[in-house]
Amino acid sequence: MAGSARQLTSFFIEDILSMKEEKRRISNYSETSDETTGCKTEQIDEECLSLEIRPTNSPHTTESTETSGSSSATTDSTSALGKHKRSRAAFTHLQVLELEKKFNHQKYLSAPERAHLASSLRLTETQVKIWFQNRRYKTKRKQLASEYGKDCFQKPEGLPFSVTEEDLRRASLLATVYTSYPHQSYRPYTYDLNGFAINGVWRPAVW
DNA sequence: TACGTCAAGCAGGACG
DNA sequence: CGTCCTGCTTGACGTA
Repeated sequence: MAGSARQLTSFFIEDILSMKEEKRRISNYSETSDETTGCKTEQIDEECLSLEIRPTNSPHTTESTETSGSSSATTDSTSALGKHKRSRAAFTHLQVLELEKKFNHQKYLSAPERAHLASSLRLTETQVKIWFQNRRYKTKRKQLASEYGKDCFQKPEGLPFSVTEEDLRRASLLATVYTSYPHQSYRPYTYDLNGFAINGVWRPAVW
């Protein structure tokens, strides 16, 4: 496991360094946004502009109409009267496509970039910000899982049963999830690991 | 109907 | 102090 810890550590270091680098780039970002990144925020065509958030059935579908005053989105869905039903905006195919394109190019957006992208896609800045946050987290989880899996589950020897690539991937992902909840009662999808334990990496008996 | 996905909520920390 | 970040967690929704 020491090797795995080392790998994870170096992975994190790389990750952190690249993120810091990008953050530094953004903090140096002048008001003349697009040139500094070397990436011109492509003009999303009119077809794209006609996108709307597919409305969910809720009465207060997340403000695609909200004036993009950021950080007000949270107050939107929780009124002063307390909780009411939370809605979940579903972005359209093209909106996601454009967001993904942008994300592939850069993992962090500066404020002007975000504003531009938001208005291009007719989303709020908050929605774009949250989308990028979630996307980064998702990416990190996947990378972490695959790194962890590569290391911990490579050619496990002496297993009394055959383990497929998919099993390993799934188990490694779950292992990372479990290690995130060492003291908590939240244990998602425990059924998924029934009878699967390798070299003490995962210990179902704990639960 | 159980499960997976994903936008949004929340807590806590870093930073200017 | 405000803003943005990470790292979950929640809740709505699609689907097998």
